[in-house]
Amino acid sequence: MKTTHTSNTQPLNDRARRLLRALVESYVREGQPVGSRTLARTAGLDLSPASIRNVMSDLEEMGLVSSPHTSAGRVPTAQGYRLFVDSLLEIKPLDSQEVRTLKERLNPELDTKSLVESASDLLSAVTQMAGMVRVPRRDHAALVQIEFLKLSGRQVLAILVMNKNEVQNRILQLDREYSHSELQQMANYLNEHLAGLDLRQAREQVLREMKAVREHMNTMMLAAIQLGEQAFSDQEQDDQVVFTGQIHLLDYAELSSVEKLRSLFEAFTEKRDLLTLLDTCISAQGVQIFIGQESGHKVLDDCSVVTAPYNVGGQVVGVLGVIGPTRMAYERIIPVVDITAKLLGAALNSRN
Amino acid sequence: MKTTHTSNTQPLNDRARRLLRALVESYVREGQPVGSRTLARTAGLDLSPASIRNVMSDLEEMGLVSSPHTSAGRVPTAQGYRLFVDSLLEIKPLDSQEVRTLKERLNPELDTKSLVESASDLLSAVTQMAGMVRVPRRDHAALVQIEFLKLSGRQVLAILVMNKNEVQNRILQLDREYSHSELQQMANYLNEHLAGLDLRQAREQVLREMKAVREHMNTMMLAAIQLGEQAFSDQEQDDQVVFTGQIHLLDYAELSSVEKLRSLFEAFTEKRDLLTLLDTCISAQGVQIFIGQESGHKVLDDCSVVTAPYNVGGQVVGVLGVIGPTRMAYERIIPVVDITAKLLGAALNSRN
DNA sequence: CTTGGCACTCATCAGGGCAGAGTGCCAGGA
DNA sequence: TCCTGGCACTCTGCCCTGATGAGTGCCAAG
Repeated sequence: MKTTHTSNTQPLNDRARRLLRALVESYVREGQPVGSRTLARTAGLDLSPASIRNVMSDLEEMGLVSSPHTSAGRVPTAQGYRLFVDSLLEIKPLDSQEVRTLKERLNPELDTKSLVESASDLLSAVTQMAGMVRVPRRDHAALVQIEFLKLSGRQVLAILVMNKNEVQNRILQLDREYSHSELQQMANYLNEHLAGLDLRQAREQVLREMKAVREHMNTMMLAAIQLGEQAFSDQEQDDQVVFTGQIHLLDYAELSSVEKLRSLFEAFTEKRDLLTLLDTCISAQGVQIFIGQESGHKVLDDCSVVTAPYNVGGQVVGVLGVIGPTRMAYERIIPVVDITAKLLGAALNSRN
Repeated sequence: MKTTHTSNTQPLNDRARRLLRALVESYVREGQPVGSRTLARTAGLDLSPASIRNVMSDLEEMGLVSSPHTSAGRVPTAQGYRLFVDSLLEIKPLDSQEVRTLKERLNPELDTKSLVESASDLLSAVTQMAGMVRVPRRDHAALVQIEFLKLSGRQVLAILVMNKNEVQNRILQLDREYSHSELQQMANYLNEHLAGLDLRQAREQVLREMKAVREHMNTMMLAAIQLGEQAFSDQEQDDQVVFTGQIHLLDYAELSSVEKLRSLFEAFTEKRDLLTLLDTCISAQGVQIFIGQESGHKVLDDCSVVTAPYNVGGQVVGVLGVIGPTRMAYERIIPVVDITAKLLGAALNSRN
């Protein structure tokens, strides 16, 4: 067995690669351990089952496949899937018809929240798995206008208009009372100085002005700056993820032990684990794939996660992806996630 | 509560009632068909199993209990549950400690959306079932202030300040361009005339003014009214329900056939069926209970739904409740739903 | 009206037998 | 040296069986 074997150190020979690929594909399709006979028929290699058994035995030794019990077929291990997606997988580009459908369903007219929800719905509908989208960081959005509305006494409502699809309201508690006209003047001042900047820049600009020219400013300007600082303060909503389509996970037999489903659904409501996972992807380029335990979260042991970041204005502002059983049709899922990320980015971009 | 079926002809005699009650209680607790022997031990009636069998046979004939198969114990039917909740059930009031905990977790400081979500979370956490809240109709909220912000060309952002915890933004497409000062004037006019009214009233008031005094109005007033009409237009968000805690449903064996769970979860994402159910409750007083098929929705055949409407300013504005298996601890669930509805109403009230 | 006794039904479980799928190993052939 | 057919072996899944136990319905006696 071993002597012949271009052992662990060697990259797999062509035959082994083709067989592994056929095996993964068949298992993904059928969901059942695949035996040497089936492989002999489907792999298109014109080999007898016996020879295939030998190769299988090698693959098993390398930890790429395993048999659930003595006399069942073989099943890919996480490592096997890894090798498969890394070097055996041929990704089929989506046909233009599909792309068009996706595009239509991501209507840039919608406000950001609805857009993000559509994206998640889309992912879960197309892939029949659970979709998720990390909502875009807001910092990037350019400030179009800021207004203040006096509510009562020291309470002021700040209205930040980011663009025609997004408006934020923030309620400020002030240290003294301001008159309507004072508020109006301060808004004018801020609009003049900050329009076009994004929130982060605006915050920085405000701080800079405060430091640099404090002495030269009149009290009105100073007050305006202070008010602006409050309005732009970083009320991060860090838990912002949208999940949809968890139902689909009920369909996969390998996840159907009630225990597993429970913890998976708990993960969706808790969000924390998945958030950290998503956040590790946010800096990466392109599609990322976590297979089984690779994600480092126990809950996802039997799942794979496929993610892709999306950009607005050339900057990564969020991630989206799907969660499903390790046994998923990667060659189809990967381009879907990829394209959806690009389309979401484009839709968000088109409105600035 | 729903129509009482004083079933067949005779009202049940005391013994039968006590036995039915014991049976339901035992079945709710244990989740297994209960036999004559167990009843003899637990019902505290000092009867032999044989006598109890006779009574059971009567109850079965009346359609209040049934046996899953020839030789299993008896299980309450939907009709049996109905009779149980209508006339046998003793509701335990929550102890004040529990009420206090509930109260603390419904913090009136929160904005409406968070408050509603807390309520749903609370329901699902306390009952270990799925919670749901129909978000309050907004109409009732008194308008504190309205402002217009010009976005671009004919686009105007209308800001409706309802109270310190709720602000609504609506983007209006106008038929001609208005200058900043025009918008300002119109806002002033509307604020003067409409402050303190709720949205529905404001809408009516606007329409009335338009009709009645059209000829007397100057163009500015007319424009203001038209603008107001757009701003108050009834963009009902009819799909506004919050569901939480669906995971809990995974725990109930009677729902655990994947098929049932699927359709149940689908109902949660689809929302439509549940919405119509909730809407039928919105006009009713007090706690309502739907057992099994009574709801008229196939999905809920094995579920019971317990709901209660909640009030703001003396008017019913929404409903909340829980969904769980028919076999639920009604004597506990009912007061929880009841109290939560009252607390949510109070929390919403406290801010006007 | 109540009760104990008895026969009956049904679900559940463990065990045995059998077919099918698949493997490992081996020896013979190219 | 590699490929292949053959063979024994192992495991699963299925069906049938019989035993057990829980619970019922009915009846006749108290």
